[in-house]
Amino acid sequence: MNNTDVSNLLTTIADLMDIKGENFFKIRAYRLAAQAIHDSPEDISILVEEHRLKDLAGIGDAIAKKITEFVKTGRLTYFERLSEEIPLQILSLLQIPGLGPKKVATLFRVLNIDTIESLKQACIEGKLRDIDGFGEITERNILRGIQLLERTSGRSLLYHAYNNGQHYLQYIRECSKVIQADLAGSLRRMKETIGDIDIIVASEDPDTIMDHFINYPKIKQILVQGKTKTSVLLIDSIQVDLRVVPIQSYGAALQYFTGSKEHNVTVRGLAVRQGFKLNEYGLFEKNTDKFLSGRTEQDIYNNLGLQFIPPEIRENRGEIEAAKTKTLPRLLEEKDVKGDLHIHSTYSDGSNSISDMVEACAKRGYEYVGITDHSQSLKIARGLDGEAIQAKKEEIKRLNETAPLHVFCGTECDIKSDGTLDYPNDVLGLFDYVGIGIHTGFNMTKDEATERIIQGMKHPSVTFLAHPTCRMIGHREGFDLDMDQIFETAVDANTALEINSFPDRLDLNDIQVKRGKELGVRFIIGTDAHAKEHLEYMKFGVATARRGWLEKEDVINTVDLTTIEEFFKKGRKENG
DNA sequence: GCCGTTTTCGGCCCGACTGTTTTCAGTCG
Repeated sequence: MNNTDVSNLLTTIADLMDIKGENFFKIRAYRLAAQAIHDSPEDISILVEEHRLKDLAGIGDAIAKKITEFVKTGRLTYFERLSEEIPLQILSLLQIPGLGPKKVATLFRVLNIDTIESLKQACIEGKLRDIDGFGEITERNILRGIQLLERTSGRSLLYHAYNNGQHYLQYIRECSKVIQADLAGSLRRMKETIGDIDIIVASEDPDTIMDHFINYPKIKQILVQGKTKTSVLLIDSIQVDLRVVPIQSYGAALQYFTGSKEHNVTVRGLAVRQGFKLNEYGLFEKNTDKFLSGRTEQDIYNNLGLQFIPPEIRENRGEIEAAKTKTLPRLLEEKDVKGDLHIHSTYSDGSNSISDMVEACAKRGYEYVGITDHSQSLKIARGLDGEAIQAKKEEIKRLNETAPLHVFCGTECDIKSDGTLDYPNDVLGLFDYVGIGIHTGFNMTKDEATERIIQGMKHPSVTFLAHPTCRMIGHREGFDLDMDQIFETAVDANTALEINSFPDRLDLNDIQVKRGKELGVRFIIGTDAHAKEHLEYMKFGVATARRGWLEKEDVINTVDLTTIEEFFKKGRKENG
């Protein structure tokens, strides 16, 4: 029983109450309590034991009593009664974009629908359109939402798979019979979504490895168990495949199982044309089957006359040709990043104060940080008005007298539907730099949305465009934009484009980044952190940049403090 | 359900957007 278990239970209760139609504020109380438990650095069982639950903001008598019962007995009577009224499986319907608790409740009441499958069938049969409050368009939108979900389901966000993979890998490396172990597959390539986690182990004792592997505590089910390959399903519903190979084949296996498939097909074709054969056991002479290499990936690539190709760009998008001519890019690394320029604080919708965020950034070794809270019209995120901006500026000024790194006062200013910005020019002038982004009004045609964004980018005060397409992986497609026009504007107007590192954004994506670079665009990588823990997401932004072939020089927040200060000033002068 | 108080009850971020309605409900962020 840990904090996550309790937090998840409270969230589930809130979801059930939502469908039941309980009081909005009561439901919110459960969500806030779930968040408080999730964010608490202290172990829930200790808080229960020492009767200190109510020390957490958002937990009062009623919820404290329920948590205590759950932690002590492993059960919660209140929850059991609730789940008798509202079947738990119904919660899966809430994942469908455009479907909220009210409609889910109606669907259950009127048509007894409690699974995505039965809802899909009902949509196809046109049964929804006659329900009060529903219509043909709603029916079509729900079906479209289900299809979007189906396309991304079975795949996890990179962030989710990464954490699971790293933990599992660490556990495997604890086994003394492991000579070497690494992640492979799309996770090693840092793709934005991951089908399953692949782990490769070099060992002379596969039996011991397999025994160790299946004793990992987070396994829900063992799917396949063999001598060299075993697959399990984790509690988090991610599949993990383990392959054990002898050390002389380790590099070959790693190369083979890292993929991508398209990359491997081309590399193997190249091998064949040179009189070789490449498989997961090694590189061989085609006629004699003589073993040439396989211990490391480096050996294999070099034997084929190629530079070592970093996993992130093994997508058959020109990397093999570049490796042949020794013109691979020197990819950006996380340590090149000198500061995070997209961060929220409690001034808007962040959960940590500016000084907390700054302290956390200092620990990461940054030279500077920019606090970019939302602008005035985004009420839900407590966007800042003029008065709040002044207060924030003063706080940052004070902070800069003692802080171990430089703090910039920025904004993430909304681009309104007509392409104008959410602050007048004199207010924009108050900031050290200006990021712009869209948070409302997503229903636009390609031309309208492109024009709206371009208008924003051309504004002389603007430094960068945040999460350009506004996609949310698995939830929203994002704007269909004329990307080349956006890229050209970025170059002409000297506006950087963001690679947003938030796990379900990764926006721009790898392909767009690569195209942008080809057209001369410069980028910033921001985390969009709304809490200290989110600063970690930088590695996913960097991974996306690497997948887009970016080098240090392509990314603005790799330069030192003096240079970035000049960049902010120059941008304003040149433009305005 | 939590919180704070001028303490036991009233307030709790709300505007944009969509589709359904013909004046509003539901969803999203």
